[in-house]
Amino acid sequence: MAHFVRAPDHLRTEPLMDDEFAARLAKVDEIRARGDDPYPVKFDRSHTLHEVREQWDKIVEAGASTDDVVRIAGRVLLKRAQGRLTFAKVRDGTGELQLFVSQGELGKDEFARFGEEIERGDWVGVEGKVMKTKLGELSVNVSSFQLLSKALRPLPEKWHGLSDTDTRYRQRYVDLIANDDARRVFDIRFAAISAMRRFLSERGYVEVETPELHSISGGATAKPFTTHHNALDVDLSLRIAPELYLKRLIVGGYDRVFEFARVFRNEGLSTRHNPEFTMLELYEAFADYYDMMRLIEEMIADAAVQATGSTTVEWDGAEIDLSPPFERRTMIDLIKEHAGVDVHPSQPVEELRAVCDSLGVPWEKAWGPGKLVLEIYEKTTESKIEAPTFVCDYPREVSPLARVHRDDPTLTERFELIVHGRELANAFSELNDPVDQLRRFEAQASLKRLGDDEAHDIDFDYVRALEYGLPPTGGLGLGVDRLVMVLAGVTSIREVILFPHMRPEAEKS
RNA sequence: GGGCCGCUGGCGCAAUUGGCAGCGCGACGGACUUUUAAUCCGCAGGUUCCGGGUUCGAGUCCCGGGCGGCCCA
Repeated sequence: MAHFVRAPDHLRTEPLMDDEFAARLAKVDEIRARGDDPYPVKFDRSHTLHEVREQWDKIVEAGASTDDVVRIAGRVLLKRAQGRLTFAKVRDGTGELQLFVSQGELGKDEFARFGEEIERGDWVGVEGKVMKTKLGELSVNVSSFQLLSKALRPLPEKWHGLSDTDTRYRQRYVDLIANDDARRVFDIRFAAISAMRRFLSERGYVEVETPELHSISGGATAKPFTTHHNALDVDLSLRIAPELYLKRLIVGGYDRVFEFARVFRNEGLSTRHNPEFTMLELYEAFADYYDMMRLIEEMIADAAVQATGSTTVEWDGAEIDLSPPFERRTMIDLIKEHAGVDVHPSQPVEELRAVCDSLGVPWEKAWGPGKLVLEIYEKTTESKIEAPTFVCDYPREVSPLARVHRDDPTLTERFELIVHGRELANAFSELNDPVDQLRRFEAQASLKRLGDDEAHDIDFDYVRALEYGLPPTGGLGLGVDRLVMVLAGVTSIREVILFPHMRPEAEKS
């Protein structure tokens, strides 16, 4: 009997040793008893499955065989045994291919060994000639084979796959094996990310890395996760945004930088929020927010084409056209269109509170005019914006890191990109006046004293960096997970994060 | 945090009013040399998420708990 490390009960097969698991474990013992290794160290492939298809699919005729011998490997997804002939579908990281396994080619003993030893779910390596069956299916006519890894747990149902969301998210590896759609979503994710990397590199951007452990949490309004560094005996936060470090790099002389930043926010979970998620932030010296609009609309359109082949996507029941240019509208203008009111952060607080009351938007006494306008926008307007739209010119009061608008001192040069009511990106002409920045930080600090635990702390080193001179700079943050949701046509963020945050599996008593 | 829904064999799903826990795939045994979710014959497999309650009788109803999904805050 093989022995294995005993997993906690709640992670073990239920019932603890079901028949199929036991049978597969017994097979491992038989294989070892014969002197073979059910988990060999290596297999030399001559081709990936994709390469076999590329090279031979077009030139081999149905019912014909070549003399070309290949060595391939993959996981057995399906097995159709038919007397002295067996068909198997295998998959590697590049594609799928059929194995043609015949007693005539393998000999009686080896054919029998294939039938007993190689089961659905196992990894197998084979050698054989490339051929096509009568019905034209490209195959490898197996002349020898080797078990590469025995699967002890059976795969989910071959037609319906795995549908239980709990299992799909907790055991993503099974989801990826069993569900084509899960693989499709992540293929889109990885293609979009690599397209954006390429896009930015081609434009002279440098990919950088900045700290994830911050002693001052900044760059966004959110509750951080906190931790402690023992050697220095200091409390630290996991970053909520990389913004302030990236702008320090612009001060340091890097003209164009970007980072795919994993960020952490200690907030609830929903179809739109995971406690850790990925932001693309980028900063470009001598640019303003108009440059950021042009950059991101081109970058998103390019990523869409690279990842899906099209700039048109279907998402949440809507057809969305991601081809540039996106609409450019001001927040004030959009509020007028959707809520039917004229508001502006230059108005007295009392007037804006009255507008809130008339629209049924709750407000708090600590809020100034800018926050009241933002709240009116978020409650009445944001969710109604359909086509990709740059919502421009946010109130200064709620944008502590954005430069004052060149034409209106109560606003900033800031936009958010909204698609079908959801925020995808946030960008500014960056605030580079150190005196103004310190004032804004102080305003945030007094909000924090009034009980707003999401308000910024003052980052004096960041102000010091600005005092050395940040050139005029455009900056942008893009929610990568949310962009992927749009591109892949899924409405839950858990579908685009490989291992979404879950409550730990319960101990069974 | 609130509302609604779900949890049944390894996986996908049934179970009428509270009345013998079933089906398909997979597994296991057998037939089959061109299949494509192969087909055909046979057979095994259950703590119905957990705990309590009502009842002659609970997958089903009630209470509490766990995990998940969707919507709302």
